[in-house]
Amino acid sequence: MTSDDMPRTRAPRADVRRNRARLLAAAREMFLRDGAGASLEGVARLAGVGVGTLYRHFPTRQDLLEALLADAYDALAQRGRELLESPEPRRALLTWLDDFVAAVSEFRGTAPSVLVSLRGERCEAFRSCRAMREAGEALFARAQESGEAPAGVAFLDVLKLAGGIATAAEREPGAAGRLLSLAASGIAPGAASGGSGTAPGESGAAPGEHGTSPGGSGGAPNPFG
Amino acid sequence: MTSDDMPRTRAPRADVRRNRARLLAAAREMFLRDGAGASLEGVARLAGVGVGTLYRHFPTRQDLLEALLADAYDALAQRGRELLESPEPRRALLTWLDDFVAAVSEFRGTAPSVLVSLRGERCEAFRSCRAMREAGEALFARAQESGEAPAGVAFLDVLKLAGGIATAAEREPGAAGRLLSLAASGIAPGAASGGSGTAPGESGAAPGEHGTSPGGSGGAPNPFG
DNA sequence: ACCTGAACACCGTTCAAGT
DNA sequence: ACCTGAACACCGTTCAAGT
Repeated sequence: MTSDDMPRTRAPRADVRRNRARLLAAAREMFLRDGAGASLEGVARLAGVGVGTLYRHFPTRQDLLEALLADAYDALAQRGRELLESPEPRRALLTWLDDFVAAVSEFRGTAPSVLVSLRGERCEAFRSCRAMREAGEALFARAQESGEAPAGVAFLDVLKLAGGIATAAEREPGAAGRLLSLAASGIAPGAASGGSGTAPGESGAAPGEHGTSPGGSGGAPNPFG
Repeated sequence: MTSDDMPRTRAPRADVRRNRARLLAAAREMFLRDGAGASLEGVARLAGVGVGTLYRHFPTRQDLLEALLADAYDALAQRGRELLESPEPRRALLTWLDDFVAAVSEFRGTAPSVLVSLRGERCEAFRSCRAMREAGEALFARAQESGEAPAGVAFLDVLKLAGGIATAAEREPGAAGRLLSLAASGIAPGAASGGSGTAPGESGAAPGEHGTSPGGSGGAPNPFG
Protein backbone atom coordinates (compact mmCIF):
# COMPACT_ATOMS: atom_id res chain seq x y z
CA MET A 1 0.00 0.00 0.00
CA THR A 2 2.47 2.64 1.12
CA SER A 3 4.21 4.10 -1.90
CA ASP A 4 8.01 4.39 -1.65
CA ASP A 5 8.33 8.09 -2.32
CA MET A 6 6.04 9.33 0.44
CA PRO A 7 7.61 10.39 3.75
CA ARG A 8 8.19 7.18 5.66
CA THR A 9 6.05 6.95 8.73
CA ARG A 10 7.92 4.32 10.70
CA ALA A 11 6.12 2.19 13.23
CA PRO A 12 6.66 3.78 16.66
CA ARG A 13 9.25 2.24 18.91
CA ALA A 14 8.00 -0.24 21.47
CA ASP A 15 8.80 1.95 24.48
CA VAL A 16 7.01 4.88 22.89
CA ARG A 17 3.87 2.85 22.50
CA ARG A 18 4.23 1.57 26.02
CA ASN A 19 4.71 5.05 27.47
CA ARG A 20 1.67 6.30 25.63
CA ALA A 21 -0.43 3.47 26.97
CA ARG A 22 0.83 4.02 30.51
CA LEU A 23 0.09 7.72 30.29
CA LEU A 24 -3.44 7.08 29.09
CA ALA A 25 -4.09 4.56 31.84
CA ALA A 26 -2.69 6.90 34.46
CA ALA A 27 -4.66 9.83 33.09
CA ARG A 28 -7.87 7.82 33.17
CA GLU A 29 -7.24 6.90 36.79
CA MET A 30 -6.41 10.45 37.81
CA PHE A 31 -9.30 12.00 35.89
CA LEU A 32 -11.72 9.54 37.46
CA ARG A 33 -10.56 10.56 40.90
CA ASP A 34 -9.89 14.28 40.50
CA GLY A 35 -11.83 15.28 37.43
CA ALA A 36 -10.55 16.55 34.12
CA GLY A 37 -8.48 19.20 35.84
CA ALA A 38 -6.28 16.69 37.65
CA SER A 39 -2.57 17.38 38.11
CA LEU A 40 -0.59 16.54 34.99
CA GLU A 41 2.54 16.13 37.06
CA GLY A 42 0.59 13.54 39.04
CA VAL A 43 -0.37 11.76 35.82
CA ALA A 44 3.27 11.51 34.76
CA ARG A 45 4.32 10.30 38.20
CA LEU A 46 1.58 7.68 38.28
CA ALA A 47 2.61 6.54 34.82
CA GLY A 48 6.19 6.21 36.00
CA VAL A 49 7.39 8.63 33.36
CA GLY A 50 9.05 12.05 33.27
CA VAL A 51 6.83 15.08 32.82
CA GLY A 52 8.62 15.89 29.61
CA THR A 53 7.43 12.62 28.14
CA LEU A 54 3.86 13.49 28.92
CA TYR A 55 4.20 16.85 27.17
CA ARG A 56 5.89 15.23 24.20
CA HIS A 57 2.98 12.85 23.74
CA PHE A 58 0.21 15.26 24.64
CA PRO A 59 1.18 18.92 24.27
CA THR A 60 -2.00 20.14 25.96
CA ARG A 61 -4.42 18.78 28.53
CA GLN A 62 -7.10 18.90 25.87
CA ASP A 63 -5.05 16.53 23.71
CA LEU A 64 -4.74 14.07 26.57
CA LEU A 65 -8.42 14.29 27.37
CA GLU A 66 -9.40 13.82 23.77
CA ALA A 67 -7.24 10.78 23.42
CA LEU A 68 -9.33 9.26 26.19
CA LEU A 69 -12.54 10.61 24.75
CA ALA A 70 -11.74 9.01 21.42
CA ASP A 71 -12.50 5.61 22.94
CA ALA A 72 -15.79 6.89 24.28
CA TYR A 73 -16.64 8.40 20.90
CA ASP A 74 -15.88 5.13 19.16
CA ALA A 75 -18.09 3.23 21.57
CA LEU A 76 -20.89 5.72 21.03
CA ALA A 77 -20.58 5.46 17.27
CA GLN A 78 -20.82 1.68 17.55
CA ARG A 79 -23.78 1.93 19.90
CA GLY A 80 -25.52 4.33 17.56
CA ARG A 81 -25.22 1.92 14.66
CA GLU A 82 -26.66 -0.85 16.79
CA LEU A 83 -29.58 1.27 17.95
CA LEU A 84 -30.41 2.04 14.35
CA GLU A 85 -31.68 -1.54 14.15
CA SER A 86 -34.09 -1.08 17.01
CA PRO A 87 -37.76 -0.66 16.08
CA GLU A 88 -38.57 2.50 18.04
CA PRO A 89 -36.83 5.53 16.49
CA ARG A 90 -37.52 8.00 19.24
CA ARG A 91 -36.70 5.67 22.06
CA ALA A 92 -33.50 4.66 20.31
CA LEU A 93 -32.46 8.31 19.98
CA LEU A 94 -33.15 9.07 23.63
CA THR A 95 -31.34 5.98 24.80
CA TRP A 96 -28.34 7.01 22.76
CA LEU A 97 -28.43 10.53 24.18
CA ASP A 98 -28.53 9.03 27.64
CA ASP A 99 -25.40 7.06 26.82
CA PHE A 100 -23.79 10.19 25.45
CA VAL A 101 -24.45 12.10 28.65
CA ALA A 102 -23.15 9.19 30.73
CA ALA A 103 -19.96 9.03 28.69
CA VAL A 104 -19.38 12.77 28.91
CA SER A 105 -19.96 12.65 32.65
CA GLU A 106 -17.43 9.91 33.24
CA PHE A 107 -14.90 12.47 34.44
CA ARG A 108 -16.03 15.64 36.16
CA GLY A 109 -15.40 18.74 34.11
CA THR A 110 -15.17 17.02 30.73
CA ALA A 111 -18.16 18.62 29.09
CA PRO A 112 -16.37 21.81 27.98
CA SER A 113 -13.75 19.69 26.21
CA VAL A 114 -16.43 17.70 24.49
CA LEU A 115 -18.07 20.89 23.32
CA VAL A 116 -14.70 21.92 21.92
CA SER A 117 -14.53 18.61 20.09
CA LEU A 118 -17.98 19.16 18.68
CA ARG A 119 -16.98 22.54 17.39
CA GLY A 120 -14.10 20.76 15.69
CA GLU A 121 -11.39 23.02 17.05
CA ARG A 122 -7.99 21.32 16.96
CA CYS A 123 -9.62 17.98 17.61
CA GLU A 124 -7.07 15.26 18.29
CA ALA A 125 -9.95 12.83 18.20
CA PHE A 126 -11.49 14.29 15.08
CA ARG A 127 -12.25 11.03 13.26
CA SER A 128 -13.85 9.45 16.31
CA CYS A 129 -15.78 12.57 17.14
CA ARG A 130 -17.17 12.85 13.66
CA ALA A 131 -18.06 9.18 13.50
CA MET A 132 -19.97 9.55 16.72
CA ARG A 133 -21.76 12.63 15.47
CA GLU A 134 -22.77 10.85 12.29
CA ALA A 135 -24.07 7.83 14.13
CA GLY A 136 -26.16 10.05 16.37
CA GLU A 137 -27.32 12.08 13.43
CA ALA A 138 -28.58 8.96 11.70
CA LEU A 139 -30.71 8.14 14.72
CA PHE A 140 -32.00 11.69 14.78
CA ALA A 141 -32.80 11.72 11.08
CA ARG A 142 -34.71 8.46 11.39
CA ALA A 143 -36.73 9.86 14.28
CA GLN A 144 -37.43 12.98 12.24
CA GLU A 145 -38.61 10.96 9.26
CA SER A 146 -41.05 9.02 11.37
CA GLY A 147 -42.28 12.29 12.84
CA GLU A 148 -40.89 11.62 16.28
CA ALA A 149 -38.33 14.39 16.38
CA PRO A 150 -38.58 18.05 15.43
CA ALA A 151 -37.82 19.07 11.86
CA GLY A 152 -35.69 22.12 11.33
CA VAL A 153 -33.44 21.40 14.29
CA ALA A 154 -29.70 20.91 13.85
CA PHE A 155 -28.51 17.71 15.46
CA LEU A 156 -25.40 19.48 16.62
CA ASP A 157 -27.61 21.62 18.82
CA VAL A 158 -29.12 18.50 20.31
CA LEU A 159 -25.64 17.31 21.18
CA LYS A 160 -24.69 20.65 22.66
CA LEU A 161 -27.80 20.61 24.78
CA ALA A 162 -26.92 17.12 25.97
CA GLY A 163 -23.42 18.36 26.75
CA GLY A 164 -24.88 21.13 28.85
CA ILE A 165 -27.02 18.63 30.70
CA ALA A 166 -23.93 16.59 31.45
CA THR A 167 -22.35 19.60 33.14
CA ALA A 168 -25.48 20.48 35.05
CA ALA A 169 -25.79 16.94 36.41
CA GLU A 170 -22.13 16.56 37.19
CA ARG A 171 -22.25 16.65 40.96
CA GLU A 172 -25.64 14.99 41.15
CA PRO A 173 -25.75 11.58 39.46
CA GLY A 174 -29.52 11.19 39.58
CA ALA A 175 -30.13 14.47 37.77
CA ALA A 176 -28.85 13.46 34.34
CA GLY A 177 -31.82 11.25 33.50
CA ARG A 178 -34.32 13.73 34.85
CA LEU A 179 -32.88 16.70 32.98
CA LEU A 180 -32.65 14.73 29.78
CA SER A 181 -36.28 13.66 30.10
CA LEU A 182 -37.24 17.23 30.75
CA ALA A 183 -35.41 18.46 27.66
CA ALA A 184 -36.85 15.62 25.62
CA SER A 185 -40.43 16.33 26.60
CA GLY A 186 -39.86 20.04 26.58
CA ILE A 187 -40.81 22.61 29.13
CA ALA A 188 -44.19 22.22 27.65
CA PRO A 189 -47.72 21.11 28.53
CA GLY A 190 -48.70 17.46 28.55
CA ALA A 191 -45.13 16.45 29.23
CA ALA A 192 -44.99 15.25 32.84
CA SER A 193 -43.19 12.03 33.68
CA GLY A 194 -43.73 8.67 32.05
CA GLY A 195 -44.82 10.49 28.91
CA SER A 196 -43.43 10.08 25.43
CA GLY A 197 -40.24 11.81 26.48
CA THR A 198 -39.12 9.15 28.92
CA ALA A 199 -36.76 6.47 27.78
CA PRO A 200 -33.38 6.75 29.50
CA GLY A 201 -32.49 4.50 32.36
CA GLU A 202 -34.31 1.32 31.54
CA SER A 203 -32.91 0.74 28.08
CA GLY A 204 -33.19 -2.97 28.91
CA ALA A 205 -32.59 -4.51 25.52
CA ALA A 206 -29.36 -4.30 23.52
CA PRO A 207 -25.96 -5.31 24.88
CA GLY A 208 -23.11 -2.84 24.50
CA GLU A 209 -21.69 -2.92 28.03
CA HIS A 210 -20.58 0.57 28.82
CA GLY A 211 -18.99 -0.51 32.03
CA THR A 212 -18.00 2.89 33.32
CA SER A 213 -21.03 5.03 34.10
CA PRO A 214 -20.02 6.90 37.25
CA GLY A 215 -22.92 5.45 39.18
CA GLY A 216 -25.33 4.62 36.41
CA SER A 217 -28.79 6.09 36.76
CA GLY A 218 -28.03 5.23 40.37
CA GLY A 219 -30.29 3.71 43.04
CA ALA A 220 -32.05 6.89 44.21
CA PRO A 221 -35.75 7.03 43.35
CA ASN A 222 -36.84 9.57 40.79
CA PRO A 223 -37.78 12.70 42.81
CA PHE A 224 -40.71 13.65 40.66
CA GLY A 225 -43.72 11.78 39.35
CA MET B 1 -34.97 47.95 67.20
CA THR B 2 -31.58 46.59 68.21
CA SER B 3 -31.79 45.46 71.81
CA ASP B 4 -28.91 46.45 74.05
CA ASP B 5 -27.92 42.99 75.24
CA MET B 6 -27.36 41.39 71.84
CA PRO B 7 -23.82 41.26 70.45
CA ARG B 8 -23.19 44.65 68.94
CA THR B 9 -22.79 44.53 65.20
CA ARG B 10 -21.04 47.79 64.55
CA ALA B 11 -21.34 49.52 61.23
CA PRO B 12 -18.24 48.63 59.18
CA ARG B 13 -15.47 51.15 58.99
CA ALA B 14 -15.47 53.42 55.97
CA ASP B 15 -12.26 52.00 54.49
CA VAL B 16 -13.60 48.47 54.89
CA ARG B 17 -16.68 49.31 52.89
CA ARG B 18 -14.57 51.08 50.31
CA ASN B 19 -12.19 48.14 49.97
CA ARG B 20 -15.05 45.76 49.53
CA ALA B 21 -16.55 47.92 46.83
CA ARG B 22 -13.23 48.23 45.06
CA LEU B 23 -12.68 44.50 45.18
CA LEU B 24 -16.09 43.81 43.71
CA ALA B 25 -15.57 46.31 40.92
CA ALA B 26 -12.14 44.89 40.16
CA ALA B 27 -13.45 41.32 40.25
CA ARG B 28 -16.25 42.19 37.86
CA GLU B 29 -13.77 43.71 35.44
CA MET B 30 -11.38 40.77 35.65
CA PHE B 31 -14.11 38.15 35.40
CA LEU B 32 -15.55 39.88 32.36
CA ARG B 33 -12.20 39.71 30.66
CA ASP B 34 -10.78 36.38 31.85
CA GLY B 35 -13.80 34.44 33.02
CA ALA B 36 -14.66 33.24 36.49
CA GLY B 37 -11.22 31.65 36.86
CA ALA B 38 -9.36 34.94 36.63
CA SER B 39 -6.30 35.55 38.78
CA LEU B 40 -7.24 36.60 42.31
CA GLU B 41 -3.88 38.26 42.74
CA GLY B 42 -4.77 40.30 39.66
CA VAL B 43 -8.09 41.26 41.23
CA ALA B 44 -6.36 42.53 44.35
CA ARG B 45 -3.79 44.42 42.32
CA LEU B 46 -6.48 46.03 40.14
CA ALA B 47 -8.39 46.99 43.28
CA GLY B 48 -5.24 48.61 44.65
CA VAL B 49 -5.35 46.43 47.71
CA GLY B 50 -3.17 43.74 49.28
CA VAL B 51 -4.00 40.11 48.55
CA GLY B 52 -4.58 39.53 52.22
CA THR B 53 -7.42 42.01 52.16
CA LEU B 54 -9.09 40.14 49.38
CA TYR B 55 -8.90 36.89 51.32
CA ARG B 56 -10.18 38.58 54.44
CA HIS B 57 -13.25 39.81 52.61
CA PHE B 58 -13.79 36.76 50.43
CA PRO B 59 -12.18 33.60 51.77
CA THR B 60 -12.88 31.63 48.62
CA ARG B 61 -13.32 32.43 44.96
CA GLN B 62 -16.85 31.13 45.21
CA ASP B 63 -17.60 33.74 47.87
CA LEU B 64 -16.34 36.49 45.62
CA LEU B 65 -18.30 35.22 42.66
CA GLU B 66 -21.45 34.88 44.66
CA ALA B 67 -21.17 38.39 45.96
CA LEU B 68 -21.29 39.48 42.33
CA LEU B 69 -24.01 37.01 41.48
CA ALA B 70 -26.15 38.35 44.30
CA ASP B 71 -26.79 41.47 42.25
CA ALA B 72 -27.76 39.39 39.27
CA TYR B 73 -30.06 37.27 41.43
CA ASP B 74 -31.72 40.35 42.82
CA ALA B 75 -32.28 41.73 39.35
CA LEU B 76 -33.76 38.43 38.23
CA ALA B 77 -36.06 38.30 41.23
CA GLN B 78 -37.27 41.79 40.40
CA ARG B 79 -37.70 40.90 36.74
CA GLY B 80 -39.64 37.78 37.66
CA ARG B 81 -42.09 39.78 39.73
CA GLU B 82 -42.59 42.19 36.85
CA LEU B 83 -43.16 39.40 34.35
CA LEU B 84 -45.83 37.96 36.60
CA GLU B 85 -47.99 40.89 35.47
CA SER B 86 -47.63 40.02 31.82
CA PRO B 87 -50.63 38.34 30.19
CA GLU B 88 -48.92 35.34 28.58
CA PRO B 89 -47.75 32.88 31.26
CA ARG B 90 -45.63 30.68 29.05
CA ARG B 91 -44.00 33.48 27.19
CA ALA B 92 -43.23 35.25 30.45
CA LEU B 93 -41.58 32.11 31.82
CA LEU B 94 -39.42 31.63 28.74
CA THR B 95 -38.41 35.25 28.65
CA TRP B 96 -37.33 35.02 32.26
CA LEU B 97 -35.35 31.85 31.58
CA ASP B 98 -33.65 33.64 28.72
CA ASP B 99 -32.67 36.42 31.11
CA PHE B 100 -31.44 33.84 33.59
CA VAL B 101 -29.20 32.23 30.99
CA ALA B 102 -27.89 35.63 29.93
CA ALA B 103 -27.08 36.57 33.51
CA VAL B 104 -25.32 33.29 34.20
CA SER B 105 -23.34 33.67 30.99
CA GLU B 106 -22.10 37.13 31.86
CA PHE B 107 -18.75 35.71 32.91
CA ARG B 108 -17.40 32.58 31.29
CA GLY B 109 -17.30 29.62 33.61
CA THR B 110 -19.87 30.88 36.09
CA ALA B 111 -22.49 28.21 35.57
CA PRO B 112 -20.94 25.67 37.95
CA SER B 113 -20.97 28.25 40.72
CA VAL B 114 -24.57 29.06 40.03
CA LEU B 115 -25.44 25.38 40.24
CA VAL B 116 -23.69 25.31 43.60
CA SER B 117 -25.82 28.27 44.68
CA LEU B 118 -28.93 26.47 43.56
CA ARG B 119 -27.99 23.45 45.61
CA GLY B 120 -27.68 25.83 48.52
CA GLU B 121 -24.20 24.77 49.54
CA ARG B 122 -22.49 27.45 51.60
CA CYS B 123 -24.26 30.11 49.62
CA GLU B 124 -22.92 33.57 50.42
CA ALA B 125 -25.76 34.92 48.34
CA PHE B 126 -28.39 32.68 49.86
CA ARG B 127 -31.14 35.25 50.33
CA SER B 128 -30.78 36.60 46.82
CA CYS B 129 -30.57 33.18 45.32
CA ARG B 130 -33.68 32.01 47.06
CA ALA B 131 -35.58 35.16 46.15
CA MET B 132 -34.69 34.59 42.53
CA ARG B 133 -35.74 30.97 42.68
CA GLU B 134 -39.07 31.90 44.21
CA ALA B 135 -39.75 34.55 41.61
CA GLY B 136 -39.03 32.07 38.84
CA GLU B 137 -41.06 29.43 40.54
CA ALA B 138 -44.07 31.73 40.64
CA LEU B 139 -43.83 32.20 36.88
CA PHE B 140 -43.54 28.47 36.44
CA ALA B 141 -46.50 27.71 38.70
CA ARG B 142 -48.66 30.19 36.82
CA ALA B 143 -47.71 28.57 33.52
CA GLN B 144 -48.51 25.17 34.97
CA GLU B 145 -51.91 26.32 36.20
CA SER B 146 -52.85 27.60 32.79
CA GLY B 147 -51.68 24.31 31.28
CA GLU B 148 -48.70 25.82 29.53
CA ALA B 149 -45.97 24.08 31.49
CA PRO B 150 -45.60 20.44 32.49
CA ALA B 151 -47.04 19.27 35.78
CA GLY B 152 -44.92 17.03 37.94
CA VAL B 153 -41.71 18.80 37.08
CA ALA B 154 -39.60 20.42 39.79
CA PHE B 155 -38.77 24.01 38.96
CA LEU B 156 -35.29 23.50 40.33
CA ASP B 157 -34.68 21.05 37.49
CA VAL B 158 -35.77 23.68 35.00
CA LEU B 159 -33.19 26.04 36.47
CA LYS B 160 -30.49 23.38 36.41
CA LEU B 161 -31.28 22.69 32.79
CA ALA B 162 -31.02 26.40 32.03
CA GLY B 163 -27.70 26.46 33.88
CA GLY B 164 -26.46 23.64 31.68
CA ILE B 165 -27.53 25.53 28.59
CA ALA B 166 -25.58 28.55 29.79
CA THR B 167 -22.43 26.43 29.92
CA ALA B 168 -23.06 24.85 26.57
CA ALA B 169 -23.53 28.23 24.92
CA GLU B 170 -20.62 29.85 26.66
CA ARG B 171 -18.23 30.19 23.76
CA GLU B 172 -20.98 30.67 21.22
CA PRO B 173 -23.23 33.65 21.97
CA GLY B 174 -25.88 32.80 19.41
CA ALA B 175 -26.42 29.31 20.77
CA ALA B 176 -28.11 30.25 24.04
CA GLY B 177 -31.39 31.25 22.48
CA ARG B 178 -31.45 28.28 20.14
CA LEU B 179 -30.71 25.73 22.84
CA LEU B 180 -33.27 27.26 25.15
CA SER B 181 -35.90 27.13 22.41
CA LEU B 182 -34.99 23.54 21.75
CA ALA B 183 -35.32 22.60 25.41
CA ALA B 184 -38.56 24.54 25.65
CA SER B 185 -40.18 22.84 22.67
CA GLY B 186 -38.60 19.55 23.53
CA ILE B 187 -36.77 17.13 21.31
CA ALA B 188 -40.18 16.22 20.17
CA PRO B 189 -42.38 16.25 17.07
CA GLY B 190 -44.22 19.34 15.96
CA ALA B 191 -41.66 21.54 17.66
CA ALA B 192 -39.61 23.19 14.91
CA SER B 193 -38.93 26.91 15.05
CA GLY B 194 -41.47 29.64 15.52
CA GLY B 195 -43.66 27.16 17.37
CA SER B 196 -45.08 27.56 20.84
CA GLY B 197 -41.67 27.13 22.32
CA THR B 198 -40.14 30.24 20.91
CA ALA B 199 -40.12 33.39 22.94
CA PRO B 200 -36.57 34.48 23.88
CA GLY B 201 -34.83 37.22 22.02
CA GLU B 202 -37.63 39.49 21.02
CA SER B 203 -39.17 40.05 24.43
CA GLY B 204 -40.01 43.52 23.13
CA ALA B 205 -42.35 44.68 25.87
CA ALA B 206 -41.41 45.21 29.52
CA PRO B 207 -38.54 47.46 30.61
CA GLY B 208 -36.00 46.08 33.08
CA GLU B 209 -32.75 47.14 31.50
CA HIS B 210 -30.30 44.36 32.12
CA GLY B 211 -27.48 46.32 30.64
CA THR B 212 -24.86 43.60 30.70
CA SER B 213 -25.75 40.76 28.35
CA PRO B 214 -22.40 39.68 26.83
CA GLY B 215 -23.63 40.45 23.36
CA GLY B 216 -27.35 40.09 23.78
CA SER B 217 -29.01 37.61 21.51
CA GLY B 218 -26.43 39.03 19.13
CA GLY B 219 -26.77 40.11 15.54
CA ALA B 220 -26.22 36.75 13.84
CA PRO B 221 -29.33 35.33 12.18
CA ASN B 222 -30.88 32.24 13.67
CA PRO B 223 -29.14 29.29 11.92
CA PHE B 224 -32.21 27.09 11.76
CA GLY B 225 -35.71 27.62 10.49
C1' DA C 1 14.77 9.72 18.44
C1' DC C 2 13.22 9.78 22.77
C1' DC C 3 13.45 10.33 27.81
C1' DT C 4 14.62 12.60 32.15
C1' DG C 5 14.20 15.82 35.77
C1' DA C 6 16.08 20.10 37.38
C1' DA C 7 15.01 24.90 36.56
C1' DC C 8 11.91 28.52 35.73
C1' DA C 9 7.63 31.00 36.02
C1' DC C 10 3.33 31.84 37.90
C1' DC C 11 -0.28 31.90 41.12
C1' DG C 12 -2.92 30.80 45.28
C1' DT C 13 -2.70 31.19 50.27
C1' DT C 14 -0.92 32.29 54.79
C1' DC C 15 0.84 35.09 58.41
C1' DA C 16 4.14 38.12 60.97
C1' DA C 17 4.73 42.82 61.14
C1' DG C 18 2.81 47.23 60.69
C1' DT C 19 -0.94 51.07 61.22
C1' DA D 1 -9.51 45.90 63.86
C1' DC D 2 -7.79 45.88 59.58
C1' DC D 3 -4.21 46.07 56.01
C1' DT D 4 0.15 44.89 53.77
C1' DG D 5 3.25 42.19 51.17
C1' DA D 6 7.01 38.99 51.71
C1' DA D 7 7.30 34.04 52.23
C1' DC D 8 5.78 29.53 51.30
C1' DA D 9 3.81 25.86 48.64
C1' DC D 10 2.32 23.90 44.54
C1' DC D 11 1.94 23.05 39.79
C1' DG D 12 2.41 23.72 34.85
C1' DT D 13 5.91 24.05 31.25
C1' DT D 14 10.41 24.15 29.11
C1' DC D 15 14.86 22.58 27.85
C1' DA D 16 19.80 21.13 28.42
C1' DA D 17 21.82 16.93 29.28
C1' DG D 18 21.66 12.15 28.95
C1' DT D 19 20.63 7.35 26.64
